[in-house]
Amino acid sequence: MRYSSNHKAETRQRIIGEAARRFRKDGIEGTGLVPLMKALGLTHGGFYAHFESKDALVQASLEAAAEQMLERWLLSGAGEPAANDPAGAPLRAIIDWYLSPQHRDEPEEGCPLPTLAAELGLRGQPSKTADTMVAHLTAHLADSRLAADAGHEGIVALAAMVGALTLARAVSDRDASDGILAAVRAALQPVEPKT
Amino acid sequence: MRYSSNHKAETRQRIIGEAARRFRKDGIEGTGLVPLMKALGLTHGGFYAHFESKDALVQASLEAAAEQMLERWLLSGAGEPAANDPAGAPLRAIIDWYLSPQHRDEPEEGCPLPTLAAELGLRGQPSKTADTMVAHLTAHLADSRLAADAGHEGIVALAAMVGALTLARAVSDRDASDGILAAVRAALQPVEPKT
DNA sequence: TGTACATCAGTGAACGCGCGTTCACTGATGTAC
DNA sequence: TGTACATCAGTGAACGCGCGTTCACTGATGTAC
Repeated sequence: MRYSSNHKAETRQRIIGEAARRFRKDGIEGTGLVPLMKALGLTHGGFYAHFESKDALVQASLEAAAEQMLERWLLSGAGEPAANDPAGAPLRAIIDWYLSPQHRDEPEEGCPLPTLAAELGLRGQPSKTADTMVAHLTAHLADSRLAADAGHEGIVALAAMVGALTLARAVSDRDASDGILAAVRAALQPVEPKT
Repeated sequence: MRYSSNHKAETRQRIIGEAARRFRKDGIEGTGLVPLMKALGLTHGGFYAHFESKDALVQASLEAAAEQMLERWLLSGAGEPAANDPAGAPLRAIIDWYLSPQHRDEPEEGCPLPTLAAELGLRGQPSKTADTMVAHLTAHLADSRLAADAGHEGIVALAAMVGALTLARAVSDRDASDGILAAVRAALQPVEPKT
């Protein structure tokens, strides 16, 4: 069976897309190649026509998820591409989305840092992609309250957001989980909403 | 071979201790029972004389690590039990230790939250122990700068610390990693060091 | 225009491996007589 | 005091399973003649 010229590239993208979702939801170790390929209507044997190894897929998926994340932030509205709001609004929208119960409950659609940073860290394979994500997201949070208070760019705000989402997902008490998100959301709001 | 009356209890504690180290260092999935028991000079078959399942060990180890962590915080000095410092000092010591390069580089000795919270979260088995840890540590951070600014107990500070450690471990650039720790350390220092 | 061939994305069986768990067993020691 | 037995922490072989990876293969299609 031979396919159109861009068929292989399309399949590769489908694999990356599904993997990016599953890695965020189930972790890297928790995601098997057999079920992954099966979910796409393919057999696992064909995987190695697209990637040299699982690690290569991890790298590609992480980059894809990171890029998707950055686009979401750049388009401000963090979901709804609300174009040119007044200055403070996009940042507020980003923070509200990041620390929303929806983001907590749908890791497969969200930021890869809370799920994957810990796993990459303990695998002893820190990633350049993590460096890039942290640098970019940090820059976007420069005007948040924590960042302004600390006088240290947005890294404090990013750390608080990543930590809050991680803790909110680990805690068993639903109210406590909501409370973590709400507290950090309140602490982060943009400084000087430009009236 | 029969042993002294408390021999079994001692062995159980040795298993929990080694597991608590390994789970923090390699993750739950990354820690096998065979190498774990072998490291203690035992065979894996004997494991089930002590625990019903691996999950039971996870639970016991997490509780042990949490308790160890709380003791460390209660004894203030976060390592050196420096007894009765002036008010602000213990909190400063705790924060400095938590966000130190040493803590980043020795996860097996440190706080279980950064390593295990993400894994528990994505395994879909949030833990009561996580609830307890978060509640206790949060209370201790009530006087940090972030907590005071936010007016929301110490949860913002705890989230920032957990996130900072997670990110510092995931990032490949050493300077960037040190920078994350330093920035959050600076942002967290105790408010009003009581002169 | 019609036929023979090369291409190559995807197939599916097989590999060795480490995992968590089970279980019949061993053998040094405390206890009963 | 001396012997027989019960205890039970720990042994080690075995189980089924899913993992990542390999590889000989298929077969629809584009290309060459």
